[in-house]
Amino acid sequence: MLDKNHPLPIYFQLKELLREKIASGEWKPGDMVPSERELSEQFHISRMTARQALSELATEGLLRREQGRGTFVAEPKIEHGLTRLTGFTEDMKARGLRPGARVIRLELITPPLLAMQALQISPETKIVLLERLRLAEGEPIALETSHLHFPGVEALLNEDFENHSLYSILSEKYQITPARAVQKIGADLCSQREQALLNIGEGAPVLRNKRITYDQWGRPFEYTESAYRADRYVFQAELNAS
Amino acid sequence: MLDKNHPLPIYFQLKELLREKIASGEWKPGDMVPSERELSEQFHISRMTARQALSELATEGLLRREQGRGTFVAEPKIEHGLTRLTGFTEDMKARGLRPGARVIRLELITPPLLAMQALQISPETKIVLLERLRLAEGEPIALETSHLHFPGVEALLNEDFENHSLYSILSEKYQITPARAVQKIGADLCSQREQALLNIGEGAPVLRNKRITYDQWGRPFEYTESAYRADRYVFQAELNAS
DNA sequence: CTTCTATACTGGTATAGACCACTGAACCAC
DNA sequence: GTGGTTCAGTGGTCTATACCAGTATAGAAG
Repeated sequence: MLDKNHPLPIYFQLKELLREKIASGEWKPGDMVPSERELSEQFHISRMTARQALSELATEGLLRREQGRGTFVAEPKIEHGLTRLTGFTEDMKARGLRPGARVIRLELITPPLLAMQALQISPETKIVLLERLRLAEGEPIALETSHLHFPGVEALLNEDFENHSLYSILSEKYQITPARAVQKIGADLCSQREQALLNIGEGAPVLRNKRITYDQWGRPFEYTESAYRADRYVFQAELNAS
Repeated sequence: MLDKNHPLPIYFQLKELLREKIASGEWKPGDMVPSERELSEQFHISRMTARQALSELATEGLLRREQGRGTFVAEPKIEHGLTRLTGFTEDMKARGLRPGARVIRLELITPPLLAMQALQISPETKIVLLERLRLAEGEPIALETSHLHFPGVEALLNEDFENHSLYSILSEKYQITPARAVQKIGADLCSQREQALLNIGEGAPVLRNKRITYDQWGRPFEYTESAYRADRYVFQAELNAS
């Protein structure tokens, strides 16, 4: 099972092994995992080495340790999803709604000022503009205007954004993983254009969201302005004291 | 410095000691802290014990470890403040504005349905209702309606909420620390009452926030509905992938 | 001067052993 | 049955030691 001559440390190999047992469902939440002494005998390693693996997994939230009782597989956290970074598609699915999209604009443009600042680029840099009407159960919910910039961004012009989500295309084809986003959320009255596209009344309120999204290396690759129908959408957030 | 007979573990005492050095500013971000071997000699403890203290502080983000170089005080994170739990007062101060409050209602009531569910109480339970007009630089920004419930909540009726923030009173006098909050943020048109109090035009948009706040033991103690002037306030949030 | 090398640091990993505090069950006395 | 004790097993703490891997520097070699 564990290779003492492997370049990776033993405790790390053990962590991966335990992680796999949990991910595969072989060990379910609430199950007791082998004790430190059992693991150290079974794998012929020191108790402290086994302990390091268990402790780190406990810190990561996968295990729960109880003095005098044992170490158990932790219950999966419910909390998240409120402060987790997702796109419209995943957001709607989490709400139990069928997401959809109608592409309105998809073209190479020179960036407007706000997008330029958000994406930290010069005025000459060409970016991709993607405007989509977002649907839930076939009904218009939001108007999303995305400004995208990264090496080779032009290739996006040939993608199908009506049947695939932006984030899934970016991660699968372009190896860009959204890692962090900062949003500003405000209220406003809808514009005439929004009124027509979202099929709402004149002077109806909308929730406006301006989001800058950063990739796994901390580089901003997306600046999106959205207008959500106020009667169909609320933004959920979780705050912590720490 | 460290007491080996103290009920608290040595590594824990050492952690607190190091934490204090950092909090007091004696050690500044980027400074190198004593090496594991130095600490073990200085305090006559095992290197592994010193190591545990340093490792845990590194996990918490206070220290940064570099193999071959040493252990350093970490740069304070900028990120937070966006997803950190604060009340109106602290929020405004963070935006560089002078906060204020005008109490409109402060009374003991039977809870409305939404407050009942949020606070997980029965219809007979009396709660304190606190309605405040919130100001920034003397100008109305938001109308906050707070429903409060905890043992001895009636005492709040005698507090001065115009010169002290709710959260500061709760933590200083009632030992209630806001630890976590869940919010739903939506857009809407202002009501007639809000229009008058906030001094905005008829049909002006407002940002509505419904917040449930939990104390350090995970018990909900506050349910607040707020209406913010859309022209003066945007909500900021940070999202992470993990 | 540059380049290599030895050396003395740093944190990272791993061992073996010891004692503590807590839990739960088995057992015994009443 | 009730209440206490004993005991084995668990994680928590701590020691002492060893070697590995990465970093910086001083000094030797070119």
